[in-house]
Amino acid sequence: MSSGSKSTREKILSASLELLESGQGNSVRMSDIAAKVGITRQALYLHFRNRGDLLIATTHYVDELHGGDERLIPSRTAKTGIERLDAFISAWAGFLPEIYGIGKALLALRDTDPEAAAAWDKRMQDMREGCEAAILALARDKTLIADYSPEQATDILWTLLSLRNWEQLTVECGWSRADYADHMQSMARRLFVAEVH
Amino acid sequence: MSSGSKSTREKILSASLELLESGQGNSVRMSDIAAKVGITRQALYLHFRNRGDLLIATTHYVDELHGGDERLIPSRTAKTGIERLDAFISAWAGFLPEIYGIGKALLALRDTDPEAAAAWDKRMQDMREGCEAAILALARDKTLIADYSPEQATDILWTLLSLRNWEQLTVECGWSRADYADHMQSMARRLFVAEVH
DNA sequence: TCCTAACTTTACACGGTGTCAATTGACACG
DNA sequence: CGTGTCAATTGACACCGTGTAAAGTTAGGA
Repeated sequence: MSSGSKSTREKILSASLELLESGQGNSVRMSDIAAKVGITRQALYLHFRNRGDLLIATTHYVDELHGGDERLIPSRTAKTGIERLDAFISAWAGFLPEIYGIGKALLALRDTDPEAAAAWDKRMQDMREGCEAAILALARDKTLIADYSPEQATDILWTLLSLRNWEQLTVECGWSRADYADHMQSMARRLFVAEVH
Repeated sequence: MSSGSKSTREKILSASLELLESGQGNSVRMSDIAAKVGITRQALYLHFRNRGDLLIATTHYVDELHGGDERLIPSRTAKTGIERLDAFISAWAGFLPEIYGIGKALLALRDTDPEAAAAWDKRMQDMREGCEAAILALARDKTLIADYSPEQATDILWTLLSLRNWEQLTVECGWSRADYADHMQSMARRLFVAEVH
């Protein structure tokens, strides 16, 4: 969609990203973005159908910039399930801060904009697959704890690693990113790995 | 604030609660509430200064109705830290569904309405004290795991029990309320109790 | 020179919140 | 009986943010 003029389109996306990343999340207005680019608000609509559309495009732009979510695909260096779990959490912990602002904005649109909701859900579903893969790797190794079914364990891991939880722990509780990564790893091991070492 | 006419004021609060509880959260409009009560939208402003005010009053109304958050005060029947942790989680699991709708609405107002944000934060701070009390009870018993400081453990428990997590597990993952309560208890034990039995 | 595409300016519709002024209806008090 | 008061109504309006529309400008290319 929205043909041509890569330059302006990209300027818009990067302005949008920059504003979103500065943490304001949902309170970033179309006019803010336009002002930042140096064009009129109306001109935004020459490139994107509506605000949700722009927000979604911004997420794709992030992927493009940072290599995207293929970073979450399990590395083949992970031999054991435990290594795979650790690697996944570590990758996710690196990825989260990059999508935080956009995530918040998309999440806030959830109730009113089905397209935005779908876009975010898609991302979260992809992420869930990573969780599931790690849990299944544990199960394959027979190191998955007996308390939960693989599906339940996936539910838990997926929830544990949610954007909201990251936000709460880093913003409200003041955890550093390293704290987050380390503790999530240790929590996940404790929750899911049978032989607690 | 907002003197007099208990009757109408209460009608408003109960209509507000009812709409909020039906899960729409933030998309409940002033006009919806007014329509439900059978008065004009403007009349709402005779009783409440603004939407945030009404939402906050609704949370107090819930407390009044259901006995409120004193249910979260640790029962004195809990001898051990572990019992206390279990009891707290169980009480919280019963309380959560009652404040879900309002919580969502208040959470959505967070960015724009500082008063609403403060009201919700206050509640969450109260709840955090319950988390802390349970963790400190474990520490007193020397059954708190060594991996985390009491404060970190409180951060984790507090985050684990967040409204958003409850929402995700019940709404998105389809857990029953009993599933939620049981699994949260078992997760908390696994995360925080030193002697894993 | 003319066409096209990007962008501008100005204006407006819509939905939601919040304010205001004038009015109605009920009830109480002297 | 008249008067005051209080809740609620009606109708209008301001503000904000999103989105649409129409007409005009500017620059580049065939």
